[in-house]
Amino acid sequence: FSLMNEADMPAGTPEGKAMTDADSKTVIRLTNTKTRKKEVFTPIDAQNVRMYVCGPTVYDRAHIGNARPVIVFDVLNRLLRHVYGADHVTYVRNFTDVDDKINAKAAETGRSIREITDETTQWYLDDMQAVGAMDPNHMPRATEYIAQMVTMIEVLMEKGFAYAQEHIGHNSGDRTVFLDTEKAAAHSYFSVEADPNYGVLSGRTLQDMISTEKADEGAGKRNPMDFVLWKPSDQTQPGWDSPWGYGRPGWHIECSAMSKALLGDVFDIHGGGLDLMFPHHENEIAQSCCANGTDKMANYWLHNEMLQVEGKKMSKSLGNFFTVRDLLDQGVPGEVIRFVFLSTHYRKPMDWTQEKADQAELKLLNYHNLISDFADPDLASEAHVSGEVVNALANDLNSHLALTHLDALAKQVRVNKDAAQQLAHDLKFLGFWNEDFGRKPRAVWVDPKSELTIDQQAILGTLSKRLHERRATAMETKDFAPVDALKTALLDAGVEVRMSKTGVELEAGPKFDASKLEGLL
RNA sequence: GGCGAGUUGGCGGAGUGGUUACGCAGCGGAUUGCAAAUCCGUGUACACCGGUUCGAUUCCGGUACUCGCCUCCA
Repeated sequence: FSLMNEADMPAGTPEGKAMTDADSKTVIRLTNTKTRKKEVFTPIDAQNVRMYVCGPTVYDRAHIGNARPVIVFDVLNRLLRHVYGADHVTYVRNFTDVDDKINAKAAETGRSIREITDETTQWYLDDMQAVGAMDPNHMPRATEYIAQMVTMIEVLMEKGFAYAQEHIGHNSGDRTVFLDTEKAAAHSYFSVEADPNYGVLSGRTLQDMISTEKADEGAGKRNPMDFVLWKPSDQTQPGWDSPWGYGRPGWHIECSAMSKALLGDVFDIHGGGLDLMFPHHENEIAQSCCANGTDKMANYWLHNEMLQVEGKKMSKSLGNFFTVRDLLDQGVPGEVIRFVFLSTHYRKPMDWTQEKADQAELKLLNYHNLISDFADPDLASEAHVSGEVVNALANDLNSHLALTHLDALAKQVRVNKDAAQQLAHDLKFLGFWNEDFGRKPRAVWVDPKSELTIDQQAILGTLSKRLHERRATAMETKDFAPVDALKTALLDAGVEVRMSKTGVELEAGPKFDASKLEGLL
C-alpha cells in the first residue's frame, strides 16, 4: 500500500518551483459567477496567478460571518500555490479604512480614525491568523491609494463615463457644506447609462434595478442607479484634495484602484461574499472596464454563500451575533472554527451550530492524538499533501470531500502507522496547524477553560494515584466497592475518569466543581 | 416585484445515468471488574409532478417549500 502515488510526490523544491509535469496534471475547476458554470481554470500567466478578494471595513471586530470568505479564499490560495508554485501566486486582500462607518465610530468614541483603523486592522489579522488563514501577499489600505482613485475617476470623466454633480453651489438640504466657495466640492458619479455592459455580473437590467424603487435618487444624479465615485467631506471627515474639491472616495472605486495598482487591468480571480456581487462587484467591473478600456476585469468571479447561526440569519436583534474573538475567548480553538467552515461547500449557505463545533473538535482531537502518537509533527509539510485532498479541492473547492480523506487516513493508521505522518501533511496543507499541534496534552485541548490551580492539580494527582492503587488492590481482592466509591465521587465533582490497563487518567470536565474536590482527600 | 441559491437516510454532508460515500447519533457484538476509550458489524435516503432513456436521486421542464441579495449589515 502506498500513501502517495508518483503524481503526488513533490518534484524539486516546493518553494518557488516552476510548474512541473506532475503539477500540470492538476486541473482546477471553479464555478464562475459570471457564467454561472463550473469552468476549467486557466491563468492568464501561469508564472503569476493573480487573485483579489474584498477585505473588511475596519471599524469593529470581525464577526463569524466575516471569516467565511477569508477561509474559503485561503484554501484557494493554498491550492493555487501548490499547483503553480508559492512564488507564482499573487493574492491581494484590501483593508477599507475610509468609510462612513469608521467616521461614525470615531465620532461616537471620540478617538481618532487612524487609531480605530490601526487597532481594528490588527484585531482582524490576529483573528484570521487564529483560524489558520495565511496572510495575502498584499494587504493594501485604501487610504494609501487615494491618488490612484482620483486618477481613475479623472479617466472615467474624460471618457464620458462619469460626471461631477451638476447642481454645484448652495446645496439645499444638509448633505453638503461647502467650505471653499471658490472650489465648491461636488459629488462625482459613475453614469450607468454610459456603460452598455452594466449588469453583466448580476444579470440585472437597469429597468430591473430602478423598479426596485429603492434606488437612491441622490443629489444631482442623472440616473437613480448612478453611484458615487467621490463625495465631499467637511472638516470633521477625512478628506483629500481633488479636482472635485476636498472629499473622499466612494467605496467601489477603492477596489478598482487597488486591484489595478497591484494586479493590473485584468487579472485571474476576483472573490468575495455573495452579498457583494451587487452592487459592489458590478460597480467595480463598470469602473475598471470603462477606465481601463478592457472588456473584463477578472476572468473568474467567485462568491461564497452566506452564513447563518443556528438556522437563522445572524443579526444583533436576534441575539445570535458574535465575533470570531468571542468564540476564541470561549475556548473554541481556531482550528475548530476552520474545520466547521470547511465542512460546508463554499457555495452553499452554511449554518454555524454548537453541535458542529463539538463534532469538529472531537475529530481534530482524534487526528491530534494520532499524530502525537505515531508521527513527527516537525516533519509535517504541505508539500506532501495527498493527491486525494488536492483533487477534491481542485474540483471547485470541495473542501468537505477533502476533509473526508482525513477520516480515511485516520482509519488507515490502524494498519499502517505511516498514515499518521500523511495525516500530518494533509492537516498542515489544509491550514489546521499551530505550533502545538500534535504536542498538546489532551486535557488542555479538550477544555482550555478549565485552567486548574496548582493546588487543584496536586489534588487530582493524588486522587489519580489513589484510584489506581485501590483498583490494583481490588483486582486481587475482588472487592471493587472502594474503587467505585471514589470514582463516583470524582464524577460527581465533574472530573472525567478514564481507566486503562496501564493507569488512570483524570481530567477536569466542563462540569468541574472545585468546591467538591477538597472533600475527596 | 426583480435576481440568485437550495431541497439527499435521525442529524451533518459528498457523489453518481445503472453497482447508492463519509462522519455523528442509534442498534448488535468484542474487549472491559463496571464504565470510558477502542475495535468489528449494521442503515437501499435522495421534495413533488411530468419528459428524455432499456434504466434517473443524477439530464430537461414545471410545481411546492426554504433561504439569500436587490438598503456601503460579509
